[in-house]
Amino acid sequence: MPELPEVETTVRGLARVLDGQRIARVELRRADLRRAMPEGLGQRLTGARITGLRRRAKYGLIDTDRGDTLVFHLGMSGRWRVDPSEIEKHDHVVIETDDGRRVALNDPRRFGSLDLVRTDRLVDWPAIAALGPEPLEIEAGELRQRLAGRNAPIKALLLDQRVVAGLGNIYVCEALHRSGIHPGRAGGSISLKRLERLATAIRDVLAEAIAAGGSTLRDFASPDGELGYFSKTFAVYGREGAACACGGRVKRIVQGGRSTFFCPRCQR
DNA sequence: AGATATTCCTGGAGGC
DNA sequence: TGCCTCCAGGAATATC
Repeated sequence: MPELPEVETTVRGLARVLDGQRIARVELRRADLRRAMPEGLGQRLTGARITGLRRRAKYGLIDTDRGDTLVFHLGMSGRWRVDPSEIEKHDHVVIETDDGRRVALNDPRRFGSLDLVRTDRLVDWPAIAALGPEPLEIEAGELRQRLAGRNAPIKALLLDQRVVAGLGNIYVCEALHRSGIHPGRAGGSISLKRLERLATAIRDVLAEAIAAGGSTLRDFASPDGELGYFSKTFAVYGREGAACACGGRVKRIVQGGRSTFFCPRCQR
């Protein structure tokens, strides 16, 4: 499932193919993913030149010279296939450039989204406007400010995109494990010293995953089709019953309806 | 306002 | 082998 490192890897991979190119053709093979795509998406993109690709939290942003930004979210199972030999099931949108390259947005579960937003209004666009700070630059002071007075478990708060924008279930579990914080601890009760460790862990675990090319669980592939491999280095995620480095045993609990993996011995 | 539950969707896993 | 149920997850929305 794509998390921030996978989105970053995807944006970098797409940039190699799309940056500076003119869009020759857009094929919409269905009109909706999780939500309906905007009216006239194909027409507004066709003929536009791509001027840059960026990422904000788990959103990929593709800017055009017409003042529009194509905003994509990969949801659970989304990926961009680059120069696919043939279009296959769940390729919902295909974009072709003037120089004959093709990218296809493939998303079996359709939890992803595709929107076209005026670039100068992107910061006010609701989904983007609500986002907290980027986790790659998160500081302990910022965390303290945003967690102050909160009684919800730190695990749930870190998944809240308004608190930190871009963390998903995997990296929240990994960052909490690295910083020795129990996932059930109330967010507002964590000392500044431990928040320093948490902020460092968040930045490090994401940076390492990006360096490794994004992780892979079941259905993520980088744009060129190569599988990432960071998943092999998860310390706790998906490792229920496995031995922790401290000698404890990884446990799985459910918080807010989703799995949390942690070590009860070294996370307090 | 904060916390929690529900909803969307499909493929893969596991049970029988 | 085949059919069934369950589960995974991000984020919007609803409900307490």
